[in-house]
Amino acid sequence: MGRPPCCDKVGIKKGPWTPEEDIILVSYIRENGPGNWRSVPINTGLMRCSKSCRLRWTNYLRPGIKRGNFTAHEEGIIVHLQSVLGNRWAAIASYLPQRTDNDIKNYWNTHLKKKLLAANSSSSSSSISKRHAVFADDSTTVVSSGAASNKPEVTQMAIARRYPFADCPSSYASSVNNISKLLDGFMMKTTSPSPPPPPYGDAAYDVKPAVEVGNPLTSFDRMSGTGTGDGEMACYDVLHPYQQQPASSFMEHGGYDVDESKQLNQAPLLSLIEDWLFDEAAAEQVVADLMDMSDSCCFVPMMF
DNA sequence: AACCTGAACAACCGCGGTGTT
DNA sequence: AAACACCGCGGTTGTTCAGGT
Repeated sequence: MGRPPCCDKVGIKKGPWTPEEDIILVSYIRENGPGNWRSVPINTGLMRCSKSCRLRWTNYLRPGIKRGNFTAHEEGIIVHLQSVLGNRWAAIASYLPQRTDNDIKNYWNTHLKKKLLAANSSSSSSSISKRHAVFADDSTTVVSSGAASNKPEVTQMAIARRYPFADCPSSYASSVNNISKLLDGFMMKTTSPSPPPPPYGDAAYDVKPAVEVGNPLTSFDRMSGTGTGDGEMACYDVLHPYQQQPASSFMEHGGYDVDESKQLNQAPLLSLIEDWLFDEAAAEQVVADLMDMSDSCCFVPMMF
C-alpha cells in the first residue's frame, strides 16, 4: 500500500549544514542530478531527511542563484508581483530566475514589508506607481533597511562588516566558498555524465518565464561594485562550477529542459510585466494582455 | 566590557496537491 | 478506489551578528 516511508525520523540531523555535507550533496547531485530526493540521504549517507537535502540544494547550492543585495529593479518586481499574486513566493521567484522563493520571502519580510508600511504611512496614496517610486528611486543596488538606504555609504560599511568576503554577501556563503575551493575543478574534471540541473527550482519549473534562458547568469541587473564585471556572480563562478560552463554547454547537455515553445511565449510575458512595472500608463493594458495570454502561456497572475 | 535589541537569513514545520502501489 | 508517501510551497522559528545602551 503506497510508498515506503521517505526517511526514518530517528537520527536525522537538523540545523545548519556543514561544508562537508554540502560537498557530499553537491557531489551526489552532480553525479545523479537533482530529484529523487528520497534516495539522496540513503545513497550519500547524509544524516539528513530528503526534505532538508532538497531545501539545501534548492535554496543554496543549486547553480544560478544570486544572493544578497536586491536591486531596485528586483524590488520593484517583487513589490508589484506581491501585490498581484499575494504571498505566492514560488510564483514570484519564477520572474526572478536567480532568486529563490525563500530569499524573496525573507527579503519581503525583513525589508519590503517595512518599506511599504513606511511608505504607506507617509503617503496617503495607494497608487502602485507611487509605491513603485519608493523602491525604484535610483538605479543603484538597494542593500538594506529603508533608513540605511538613505545613507548608502553607511550601508556599504555595514555590509563590509557583516560580509567580510566582499564578493560574497553572506557570511555563510563564505564558508561555502571554502567548499568551492575544495571542489575547485571538481565539476570541470568530469565529462558531464548528466546534464546540469535547471537554474530554477524544481517547483513550478514548467511555468518559468525562462528569461534569457540561454544564459541565466546574465538575467536582470548585475550587482554593482565588485570590480569583476560580472558582479556578485563572480562568487558563484567559484561556488557553483556548473556556471563555469558556457551557456552553450548547458544547452548541449540538454539545456534546462524548458520547452522551446514555452520560452518563446514566456519572454514576451516578462516584457509585459516589466512594461507594467515601469509604465503606469500601460498598466491596465498590460494586465489585459496578461489575461489574454493566459490561454497560450504558462503562468498568468489570476488574482486581480 | 557586558548585556540587550533588532536585523538578516538559513532552516524547519505543517499542509495540500500529486503520484505510486 | 483507497491508502500512503513524495514533493513543493508558505509560514514560522532559530541562530548569528552588529549596533546601541
